[in-house]
Amino acid sequence: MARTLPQPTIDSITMTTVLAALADPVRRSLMRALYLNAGPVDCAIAAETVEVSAPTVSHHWRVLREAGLTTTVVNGRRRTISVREDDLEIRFPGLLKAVLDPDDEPAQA
Amino acid sequence: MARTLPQPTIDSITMTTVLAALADPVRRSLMRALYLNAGPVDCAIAAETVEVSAPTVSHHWRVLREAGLTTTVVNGRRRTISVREDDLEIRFPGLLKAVLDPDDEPAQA
DNA sequence: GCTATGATTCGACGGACGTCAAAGAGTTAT
DNA sequence: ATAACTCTTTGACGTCCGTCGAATCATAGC
Repeated sequence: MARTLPQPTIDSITMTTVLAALADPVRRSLMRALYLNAGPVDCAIAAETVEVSAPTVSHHWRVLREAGLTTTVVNGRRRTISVREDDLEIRFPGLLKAVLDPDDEPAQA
Repeated sequence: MARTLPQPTIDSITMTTVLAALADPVRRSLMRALYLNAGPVDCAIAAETVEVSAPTVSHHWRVLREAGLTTTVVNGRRRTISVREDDLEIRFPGLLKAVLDPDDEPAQA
């Protein structure tokens, strides 16, 4: 009843894909919305922190998941998303903290 | 006699630009060639570690410098490049280490 | 001056990216 | 069933990126 969407194994997570995913300010914004909360976050709630259309958000969730940064669990017609914090700490120690802790630049127009 | 090419101030270094710069495997390879050596490295020597044409390397040096990752010093017709390690540690603590320390993925074909 | 050398700039090409509106797929509720 | 709801997929559009060959610039040395 609660499917987990396919995601890369720890070993197949690459630095290139992770950095490319995190290089986008919208995706970093989404990641922070998850990172601050420990545990799964309702997909729609995290999406509120960002000012793009629903299809675009959906696209970004997919990029993050396929990069190995998040886990998506489908529960009925809602989905909850969480950061793969432990996996990432194993694969690339300190990276998530170094990227998400600093204050971001003001969203460039 | 030894000009230093223009580069962003510490405060104007943005996470987006830094991550975008580091997301490219060739640029990460160049960065490692500098990062392992403490101190300035001859531009041509660092470029040997990478398999792209000279114009492309030059392009990557510029991207790295404009992102605030490196300092380029022109000395006659040679240039030496170094990582702005201290500046980056102030701006984004732990980031450089987290990105450059791990073994990279095998250069994807 | 003239030539050789080290590196950049210009112009072009193919491919990837971020974005959205419209349509679709799956789920809950009436 | 039928409607409402949540999210995704498709297709398109404009933009940016990585790459190279050819041309250019700047310095060193003869």
